Amino acid sequence: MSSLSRMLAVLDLLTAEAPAWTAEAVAQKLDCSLPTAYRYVRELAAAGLLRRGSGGTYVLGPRAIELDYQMRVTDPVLLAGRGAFQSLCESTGCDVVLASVYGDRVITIHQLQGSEGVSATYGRGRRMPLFRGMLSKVLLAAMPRAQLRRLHRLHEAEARKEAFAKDWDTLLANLKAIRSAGHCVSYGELDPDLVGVAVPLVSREHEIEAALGLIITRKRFAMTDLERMLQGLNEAVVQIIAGLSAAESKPGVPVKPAAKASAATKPAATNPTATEHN
Amino acid sequence: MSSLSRMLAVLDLLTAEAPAWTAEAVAQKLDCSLPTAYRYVRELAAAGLLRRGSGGTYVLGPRAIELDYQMRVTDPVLLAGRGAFQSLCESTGCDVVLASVYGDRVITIHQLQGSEGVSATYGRGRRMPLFRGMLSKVLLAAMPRAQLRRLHRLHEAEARKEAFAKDWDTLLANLKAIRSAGHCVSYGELDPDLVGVAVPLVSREHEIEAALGLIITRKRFAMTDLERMLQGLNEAVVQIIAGLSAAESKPGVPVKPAAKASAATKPAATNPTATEHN
DNA sequence: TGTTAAATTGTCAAATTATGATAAAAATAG
DNA sequence: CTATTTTTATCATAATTTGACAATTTAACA
Repeated sequence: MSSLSRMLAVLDLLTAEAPAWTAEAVAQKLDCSLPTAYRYVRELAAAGLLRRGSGGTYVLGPRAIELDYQMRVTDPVLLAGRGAFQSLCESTGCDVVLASVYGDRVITIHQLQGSEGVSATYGRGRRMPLFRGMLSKVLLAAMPRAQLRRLHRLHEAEARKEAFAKDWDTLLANLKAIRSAGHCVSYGELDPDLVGVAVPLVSREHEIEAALGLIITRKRFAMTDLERMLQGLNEAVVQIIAGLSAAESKPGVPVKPAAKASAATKPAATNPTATEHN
Repeated sequence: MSSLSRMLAVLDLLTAEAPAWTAEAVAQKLDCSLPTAYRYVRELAAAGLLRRGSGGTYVLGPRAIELDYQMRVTDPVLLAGRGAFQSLCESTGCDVVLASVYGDRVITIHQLQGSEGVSATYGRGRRMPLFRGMLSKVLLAAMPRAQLRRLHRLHEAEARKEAFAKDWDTLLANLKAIRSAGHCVSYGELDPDLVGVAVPLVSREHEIEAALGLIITRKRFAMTDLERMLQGLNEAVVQIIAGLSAAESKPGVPVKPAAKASAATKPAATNPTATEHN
């Protein structure tokens, strides 16, 4: 394990239950010396990812908020989806949610409040259960077999608690069903009174980008046409994928061009914009 | 410069203008080999701070949103201030803003929309000019001399553009005035049509936590009593500081206790909570 | 689908540099 | 002002990062 991942592991220590850590506690948890723990938190604090809290503790720093802003302003999927989310929200009245996966976590990336004040528990930024809820299930269903296997092994205890993922074969069968259906409906899996429908958001290159879902109260769901919702979701997906490909080829989007190292002058100094505030 | 800070420097490359970077571009910018650049982005991607974009680029990853959530849910200042912000917002009708500083950046940490749809340009998560706007000025005014000096030297070009920080002595004098006044009023410095008032949020230990401000349209400001606004701000500050000290001594807030390494058993395994979703 | 180019990871020796023990220095509390 | 805690510095050792190169995987395109 490299020093890089060890340092980043400090960020994993910060949870809702334990948001403030002393250097000593970090040292114990990471099994390193106290000076090293201080080095790590110092680096992270310099980057704004940590800040000193009270009583010799370190808590999450303002960089988190800045990065979130950068995400909102630049993320290709969010940008490509903005219009589609909006119209989906208005035409259905549902909450619109977008989730994505990294490592072994499923995170709600975006949430749009529908006309009814549906209050889903797992809002923006929250980590979701791996084997419960439409979004996780849809994401798992679109995952390569090997990666899925790893996830299942890593979270076997959690999986066993869900009928959906009772064992490996059950999980596979269930996911296969979702894959062939092209969507997943969840009846009160996360919030007893809510129903959700989700579809995968796979780009042209068969790469999974995220899962897109609609959330609605049980009551309203009873009077709603599921096919209508699915149609809306699928149209949104098409629109988003189109927007993504369009953005790729658009010249305005600066895919930092790694200036060809051919010219005589040193190609190091790109982007010398003195002082910009984003 | 350590490998840790070099890796974290990758995050600094991501801007609104250049949100997507190839490994090659990173290597050039950081002046390291291509394999090393790949190692860095791989580590950051594993932590969810980056994700692969299209065309061999890397963009900001979903961890940014997750960290933002963690911040919203756990940050002591935000928690202690929630009530005060709300009542301040309701009683004045103004936008309420909170900014904090890390390194050489001033970031809007929180923003509450007032009754009038005031739309300040520098919303939540945005980096603000260092020498312009009430929030930056108040923060600078509360800063130790040495740190201020460093900032000024580092951003001399930017400073020179502002009458406020024309030169070192002018800056000092202006900041001294703010310090003795205890607040700063800004007339259309960031948005021509808006007026703002800000006060420092310094904790009991004379430690600057943030700057708290109210934003209002010029029109409404003309009919408003500045003293009234200041009074509201100061009351809020008192309330927040009180909340902060209360939270410190509250047993519910787990200052991760670094279990005394005295017992016979290896004290490494703290917090073995199997699988929690925050 | 086959072929080519690009992107990404593996290998490995050299050497930079991260690490821990100890000590010194700040910061904080009493 | 003293005592305690938190944090940084020092420095020798050893581990790990690093870059050149090669191999491999992945994407692009016909």
